Amino acid sequence: GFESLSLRFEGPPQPRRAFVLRSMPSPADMSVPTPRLRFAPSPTGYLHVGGARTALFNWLYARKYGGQFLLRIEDTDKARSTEESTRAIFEGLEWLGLTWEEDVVYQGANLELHRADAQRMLDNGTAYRCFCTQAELAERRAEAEARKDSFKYDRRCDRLPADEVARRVAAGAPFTVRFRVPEGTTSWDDLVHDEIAFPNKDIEDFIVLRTDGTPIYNLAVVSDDIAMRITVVMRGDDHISNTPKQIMLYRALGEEPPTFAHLPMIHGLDGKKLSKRHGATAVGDYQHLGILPSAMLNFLALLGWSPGNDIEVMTQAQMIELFDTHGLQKKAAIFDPKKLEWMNGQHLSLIPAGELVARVVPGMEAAGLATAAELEQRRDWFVALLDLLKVRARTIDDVVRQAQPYFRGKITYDPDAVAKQWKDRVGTAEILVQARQTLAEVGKWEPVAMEEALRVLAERMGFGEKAGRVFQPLRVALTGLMASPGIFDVLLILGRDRSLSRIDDAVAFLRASSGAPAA
RNA sequence: GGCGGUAUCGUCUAGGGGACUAGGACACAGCCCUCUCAAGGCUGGAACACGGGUUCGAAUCCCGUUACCGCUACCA
Repeated sequence: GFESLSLRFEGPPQPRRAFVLRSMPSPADMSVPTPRLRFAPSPTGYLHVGGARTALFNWLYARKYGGQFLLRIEDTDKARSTEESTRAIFEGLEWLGLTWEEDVVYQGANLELHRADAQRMLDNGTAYRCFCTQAELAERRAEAEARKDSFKYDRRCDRLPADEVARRVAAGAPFTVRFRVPEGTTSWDDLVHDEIAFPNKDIEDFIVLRTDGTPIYNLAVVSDDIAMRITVVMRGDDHISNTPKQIMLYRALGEEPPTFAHLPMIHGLDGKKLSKRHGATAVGDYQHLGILPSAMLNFLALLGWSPGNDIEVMTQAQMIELFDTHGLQKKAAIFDPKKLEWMNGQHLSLIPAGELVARVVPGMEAAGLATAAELEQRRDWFVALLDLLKVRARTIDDVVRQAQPYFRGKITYDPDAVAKQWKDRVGTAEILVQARQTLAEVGKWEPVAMEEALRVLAERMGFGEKAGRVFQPLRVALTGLMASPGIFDVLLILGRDRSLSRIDDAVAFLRASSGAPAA
């Protein structure tokens, strides 16, 4: 249970407890409060894939253990925060289906709370006022550096007599609030890293409140997490060195620190931290590239987590079922777009064509192939088409691209296809004329009958078993392309009239160009 | 520099002292299926960073080295 995840801070040595690391509370254990987690991005850009994955793991944990997943926008850096990126974060999370509970918390709105917490620490003696200016500090830092010493605040303001402090405050001297780091070691049992310990002597008395009365990140986070009653903090492992400071703050405020889980980073193909240089890094980019949210989630989940067996393709429900912090990885993962594409192909072929319609329609409209209303009118036909295409596509964009020949009245012939399959113009025209006649005579426009008739034709034309000699030129006539779904499916989806007229068009084309030298 | 973190195929990973001549997946190559393209099936190459311990036995535990990453702000 959680009681084994004790934190050692300062004070008398405690007996070492049974070491049950990375263990989850069982849902049946009622002594364990329901977990509350949050995703706390700062709105200074789009929703990054790394952020999305952090959100996903928080969400997965909450769903798995019956807890709450909350959202907090850390907008205290007014200069860099924008409403636009706040919106991008909402949109990204919504697209992924990572829904949060309760109202969004805006950190900037909690200024009074942060100040009150700083005041509490001043009152209970865990923090003190510091009158050193930034310029003085910078100078001392530079001196230390010149001496090749590492700089640490020397606590001079902590030694100021009380009446001197009072005098300066009364005189209106600006001051920051510094936390007084106690002796000892600060450690915690991280859900992914097991125990991590920091000697307090390596941590300087850090500032928690600026001269303008605004909080420093570490205070704001702790104040807000306390107020939101967060019990599990899952975040990127770039926050590991902030954690001891935050734990000290919890203690100074008389609160029990939450459980921490530090997730590894995501890197680009070159092993460096993922950035714009690596191409698409915003989840919105992938949305527009035709990636399915379920595939994105699945792929992200596998970067830094494994269900512990060979399962890879999972639905959201399966991920929740299988999720366990034991499977969390310590090592940074490299983002491989190739595998994402593969994953998307898997999800594409798994998803029922009917459910795909809504995701494909915008692309169809954008490509000018059909309007949503037209597709709705021929919904059954469109679903049948999607069934043919989805297994061949890796992205939604692929689906749209491949849908093209089934929408345009006239098709254009791919030069490569013409060169390869229509090399002999006269002979091909003859094959197509025969095929047209055969198809026109088929009683019912359905695959089995058409296949039988065309194979008989191939036989009769002397192609023996090589019915492809008929099918391939026919495919070009029907789609203009060298590759397509099965030829009988194409015939069916195109319908009798359009199929026959496309063959006519092809014959006309072949006859018109047969005199000219091959292109 | 100080402190902290990490280290299994090119990439994502399985691995919790013997089941490891290290398993799966992506990518790559070949074959099968086949009207083309996919999908699918089969096959192949490909890894325990290095050095010391502990142990009858180490990918697995400990220490060190190296490499990489993070933090080291009145940024978040």
